[in-house]
Amino acid sequence: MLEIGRIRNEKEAIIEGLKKRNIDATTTLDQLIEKDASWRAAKTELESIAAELNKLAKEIGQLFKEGKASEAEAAKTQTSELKATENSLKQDVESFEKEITQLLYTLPNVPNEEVKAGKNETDNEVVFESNRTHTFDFEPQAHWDIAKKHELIDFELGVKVTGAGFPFYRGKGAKLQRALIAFFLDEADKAGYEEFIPPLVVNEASGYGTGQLPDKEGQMYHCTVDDFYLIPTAEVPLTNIYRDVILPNEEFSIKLTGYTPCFRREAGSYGKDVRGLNRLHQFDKVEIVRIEHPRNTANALGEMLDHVKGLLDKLELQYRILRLCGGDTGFASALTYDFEVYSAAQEKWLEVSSCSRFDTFQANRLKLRFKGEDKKSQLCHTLNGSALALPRIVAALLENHQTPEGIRIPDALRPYTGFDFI
RNA sequence: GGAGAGUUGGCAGAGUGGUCGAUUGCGGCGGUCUUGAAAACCGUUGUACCGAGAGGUACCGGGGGUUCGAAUCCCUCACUCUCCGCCA
Repeated sequence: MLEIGRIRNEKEAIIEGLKKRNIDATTTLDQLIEKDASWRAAKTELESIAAELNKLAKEIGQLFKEGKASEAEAAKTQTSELKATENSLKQDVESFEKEITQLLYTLPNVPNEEVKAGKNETDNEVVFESNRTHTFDFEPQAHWDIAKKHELIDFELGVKVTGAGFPFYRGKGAKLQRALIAFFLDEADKAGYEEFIPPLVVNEASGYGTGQLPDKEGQMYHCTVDDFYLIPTAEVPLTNIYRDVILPNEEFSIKLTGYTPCFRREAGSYGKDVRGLNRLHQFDKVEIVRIEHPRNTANALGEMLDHVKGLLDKLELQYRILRLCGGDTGFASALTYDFEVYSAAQEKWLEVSSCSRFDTFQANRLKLRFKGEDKKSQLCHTLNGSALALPRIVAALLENHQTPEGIRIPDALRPYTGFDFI
């Protein structure tokens, strides 16, 4: 959520920034500024009436104490008119607040200066390409065929027991999952991220904190009996650790990681894009989350990119990094880099990681702040990234490391799998 | 699931209708003393918002109510703890 003060002060810059997302925010911002002014006027008036009422109440108390009951009764009548005005002002203030919040919820984050304008994924820029390529002297098979042949993943069994998008992993397929999770967590640990095992369901407040609610409600599974939501990513519980927190000084750099299954209802996709492991309702992911002083955000994002690069290099995969254009950058993000690995068999790039900086957008909703040197509190910056999401990594490993002898496990992973080939 | 007790400032813990944003202790910060530290003593120490400022408003788990006036009374919801039951 954007800060109202920023809208007041930097209206033109926000309008320019949001143009990169193909959004003309002029009307919304004008409405916000107008409503904010009305709100402040009403609020000032309300507070002065409240002050007067407080004063009268004290005087009445004093009169009773001195035994001047009749004077006190007379003073009481004075308050009724003021109270009526107070009540109507209270309602005004509340309705302005509600309208302002509603409008603020509709505005996405302002893209970073590095973000280029653009409509959709076709306008994303490739900013890095790894120097590895995968070549085959035979026709490579798609991962769903490989998985079936080696009995690694059973999609039909998932349909039977749960439904589409909930596969069973079995045998070496299950061990490969476990190996990847352990590998990713160990690498995150080496990079200084503290490991957490968070709850997999969260309450409503946490959903609001990271911005899944109120808008993207349909994306999450909702346990209505208890009003809990299944997490769509570990970002939600990990970032919400710091909801309503004021860090005591400017010396902080918080690095968290966690492995969780992720649950996404994700309606509306079908066909080849969702075949096999490409899109699931439940999948595994190791997430990294950072909470940073604004001055360190750019640096932190760079470190996250290097970290993910390192993972993909160790897995010996061909990949590239995209800087998302305005139109493709997520609602809460100011700047997002996507990692894609090449799938030789599917002849397409698969997104395996997304690293974003949210600047104050999440922190504002989370009320996550730090005390500056001047003792005033300021909003922190939050960042997060996948390091990494498993299903597409598994797809890429199976497809790109297939040999006539089977699937070759990259060296870095062998200590974790305990086998060299599938 | 049943019964009971709770929820107050960083922590502990007072406060049952007015002078309570809140006693006190611990912790934190500043100072005195000390070569330095500890102890002792003195002072200070929540958050947010409105206001140019003076100042003001709100917050004692959340929401609502009673009252001129609520941390304090009433209703409601959430959570925590204890005992019993059930259970990995």
